[in-house]
Amino acid sequence: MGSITTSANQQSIGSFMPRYNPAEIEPKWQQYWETERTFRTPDMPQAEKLYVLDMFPYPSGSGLHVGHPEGYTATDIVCRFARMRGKTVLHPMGFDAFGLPAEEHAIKTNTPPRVSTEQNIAEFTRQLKMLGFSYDWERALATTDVGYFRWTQWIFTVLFDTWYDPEQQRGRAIAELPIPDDVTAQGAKAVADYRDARRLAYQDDALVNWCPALGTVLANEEVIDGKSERGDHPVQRMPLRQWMLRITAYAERLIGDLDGLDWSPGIKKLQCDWIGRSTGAEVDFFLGSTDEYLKWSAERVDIGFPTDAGSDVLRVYTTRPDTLYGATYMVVAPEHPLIEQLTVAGQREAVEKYRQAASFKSDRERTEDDAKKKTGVFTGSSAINPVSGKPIPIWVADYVLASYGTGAIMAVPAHDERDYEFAVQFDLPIITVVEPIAEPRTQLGTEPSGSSGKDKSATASEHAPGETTGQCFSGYGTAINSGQYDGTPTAQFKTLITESLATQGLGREAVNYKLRDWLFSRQRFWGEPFPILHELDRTGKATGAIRAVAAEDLPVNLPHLEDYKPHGRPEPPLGKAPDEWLYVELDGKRYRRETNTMPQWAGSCWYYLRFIDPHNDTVFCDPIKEKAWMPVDLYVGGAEHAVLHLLYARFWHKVLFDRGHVSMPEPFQKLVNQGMILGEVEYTGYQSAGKWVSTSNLRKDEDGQLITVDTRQPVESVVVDEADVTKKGDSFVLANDPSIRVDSRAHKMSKSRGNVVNPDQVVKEYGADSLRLYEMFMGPLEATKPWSMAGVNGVRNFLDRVWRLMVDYQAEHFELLPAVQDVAPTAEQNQVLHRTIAAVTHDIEMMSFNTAIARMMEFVNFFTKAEVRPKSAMADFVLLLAPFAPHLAEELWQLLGNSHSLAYQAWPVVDEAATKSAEVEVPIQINGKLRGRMVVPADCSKENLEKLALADPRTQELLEGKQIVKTIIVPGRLVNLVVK
RNA sequence: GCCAGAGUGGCGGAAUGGCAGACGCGCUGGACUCAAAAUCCAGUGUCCGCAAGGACGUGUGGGUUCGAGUCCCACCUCUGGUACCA
Repeated sequence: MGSITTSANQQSIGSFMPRYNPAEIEPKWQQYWETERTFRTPDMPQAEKLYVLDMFPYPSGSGLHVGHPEGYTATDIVCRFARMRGKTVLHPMGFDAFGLPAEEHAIKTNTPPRVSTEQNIAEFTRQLKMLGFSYDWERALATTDVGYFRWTQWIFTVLFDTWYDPEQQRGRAIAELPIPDDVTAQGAKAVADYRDARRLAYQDDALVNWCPALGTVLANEEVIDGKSERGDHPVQRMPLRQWMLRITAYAERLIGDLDGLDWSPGIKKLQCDWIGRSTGAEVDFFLGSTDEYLKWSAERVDIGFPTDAGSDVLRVYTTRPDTLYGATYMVVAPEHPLIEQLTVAGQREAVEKYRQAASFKSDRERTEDDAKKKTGVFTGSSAINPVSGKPIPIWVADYVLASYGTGAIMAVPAHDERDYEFAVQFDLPIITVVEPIAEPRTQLGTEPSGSSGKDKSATASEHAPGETTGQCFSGYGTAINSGQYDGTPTAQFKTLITESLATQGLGREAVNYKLRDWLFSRQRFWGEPFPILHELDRTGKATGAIRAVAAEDLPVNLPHLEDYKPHGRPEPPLGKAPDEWLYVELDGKRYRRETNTMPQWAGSCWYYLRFIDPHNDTVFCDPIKEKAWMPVDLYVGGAEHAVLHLLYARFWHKVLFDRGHVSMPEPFQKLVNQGMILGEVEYTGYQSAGKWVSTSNLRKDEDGQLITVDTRQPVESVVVDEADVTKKGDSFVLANDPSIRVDSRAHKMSKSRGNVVNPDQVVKEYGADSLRLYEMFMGPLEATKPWSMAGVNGVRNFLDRVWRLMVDYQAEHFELLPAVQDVAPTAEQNQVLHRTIAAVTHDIEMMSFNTAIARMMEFVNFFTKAEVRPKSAMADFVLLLAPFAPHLAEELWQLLGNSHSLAYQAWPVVDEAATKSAEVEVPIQINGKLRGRMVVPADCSKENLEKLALADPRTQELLEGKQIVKTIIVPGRLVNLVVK
């Protein structure tokens, strides 16, 4: 670190005036940290470890957004703070660089994806470094690095090599899978197929979401409203052979293990709901005549409930077996396997037509037309209701999903909203079998206490989670029209009938999940190739046998392709790879490589492990280092990844755990979701035919268009300048016409709206420390908040004041103000200092950065007034500021006479005694209203407080003629006199 | 529809059940200046009042409490998520 030199651009004419100039000091310190390797993390923790992780960004072509530095600044503060408290901190950064946008961009600009990806990474890196984050850049990685995706591929081979043992509730090596004797007897091919069907990574002819515009299939999670999450293109359903990951095997553990995690209840619930566990029963409905039914049911008593439903029954899943007596018809999904058998000759044409229509309907179309309007066709056949012994008709309808439960339902129109609508539509019988419990909704006002009211409502909601709508009641109640069960409460009935069905061999308890297996293959170029080989016979046809590429032969690199554009057909672009890549000979056999690639999620499933040991080329992560650094102690990122990324990563981690590659079952101990940053607040007025229309005179028409209420004319929105509006009551109105209300709202930043704030611009104008500080000062980290340039200016102003607190800005040289002296602080100064230390320390621990900054502002306001500013207090303050505004802090630290970075300087210690004051001001309340204040010794006793309060002249005046009924005294806090 | 979160000055926001509005922005006044900018100092919830002081005030209505922005019940509005999962 050289001596501080005068900058030419600081003051070109006249005497040198050392102003706060972030454009000069920020690059200087970034350079220093880099050359001194200040933030390099040792291989193993040297002290208590702290692993703080940011969700790594996707390096898009548009560069960093102001939303990125929000979470990154928060974690940077936590890390810098932790280092100063002696912890060994692991704080890495990387890039999630595979995926569709890069490929789309590459196609559009005709650059290879690797080239544009590298450019984007370079740009992101520059921007991140410009903000002064204390990452250990030597650990930086990108999911597209060959040395990285080699291990992504390796983990895939682990998934391929694993089956889930439901008894032990864990994944085990495929070699340990017990093979039934009859399978063994059928030979090696049968055994291989048996294994392949049970692997965690398996191929399946799945009904997939095919997106022609993107030229790939998408996971259910990537389809929103029947359109692709990326690009908003329509998606079709079609059957295709795809790679799937058996995440459903881990559903139970993915729910259960949430318990021990320090995540917000909201996020936990989101994951829980996504997994969607429900309990109920599977019930078999006999397909045949009433006569045969007696014989069949007698047999069932002996043989019990079979694992696989035969073709003589229609198996359904229901969460309400108690409503079995009300099941008046059945519905199968259009894709149900028994449909051919169920359809009678006369209905064949109609059913076939309906099935065709349903299969060609995209999800978009299924949801677009009135979702409430049910469609369906009668199959002509019926099944026997096992409790009544009576036949009920079987219908086909697309409101039943093939992929959930058994793909068939028993319909109870009296107690299920959807069944009810369908029954009304097609005039099917409705039998009520549950009677709502008449809620004793007594007058709430007469409740004896709040707590008993709470108990009552909890019980009520537990027993009646549904609502009565028209004729349909989906809540819990008491059974009626249910034979011997009449009068039984729903919950009890469920248990009883499930047991009864089980003993009769007609049903069994069952658990279902909304979560589906993870569709893992994509028909695109820019992703990790699958490390899988398909065996070919002599004629070059696939035999169906597959094997994984051996670990020592990894990575499978991407081949060079002249043309990797999607062509709208489901054959992956890698199919056009040169033969040298595509075909492999091993052990005298010929193989063709798998040509699908992995989805973007793959790389982000384990990057946190690679950061621990990023350059290891013998193992994905050294187990000793893994054990030392894991779990991630703090993981910060946007809530948009609350479900997908976090669920996928947890799943992979559990597989690695089961197979002994990592030491703990969960990767992310504490999770914090940063809120979204919106654009500046905008005022929007509306005009119709050039005349202003008040927002109170607006409504939406059927098409969602804004029209006026009175004339029904469409309106156009007009941006109104802040100076032209004024507040009136609860809303804003035009200043020159208060009858016209306008909208006041901040919108999501978007290119089309033109309200995107560019971090480069902010840094150029105000400096990185100001940007960091502002993003933390805006409000709570987790809240959604609007941007305000005036606010940035405000924190910049604060940093200027910090500068002038210590720097002699009128001097000829860069030097301390004469006011900064080597003297002991006064008692008052010491109190302010230590209160500030205590508050800032506490607030950082709570991640309440906005209040921490407020406390530092108070410190500066106080010491700005001081004629003499003790150097020791200034030094402590600089250390407090360092995690927030590290560049400025380093500069001042140096000015205070230190020759080394403050990055590892010990955090100031609070002197508790100094924070206390001898006297406190205590309010006097009369009947809970503030009536006066008095200054008393801090340790003033209750008795003395009362005496002093009563002696107060103003109190006496107010108490005249009144009688004191009660006195509440909280020492050091308040006195409250209750009088009559 | 359902689920989650949030409603506090002109604005962003603070407040272990104990003095609502910390801190910042904005605004007003003052000092400095020939003047301006910058800076520093003071004030700034609303209403009544010359003032002292008083009344009202945390989306709405109720409740618990000596005391409620905070706890309970009901409702309204906004934001985000989700969508036939039987």
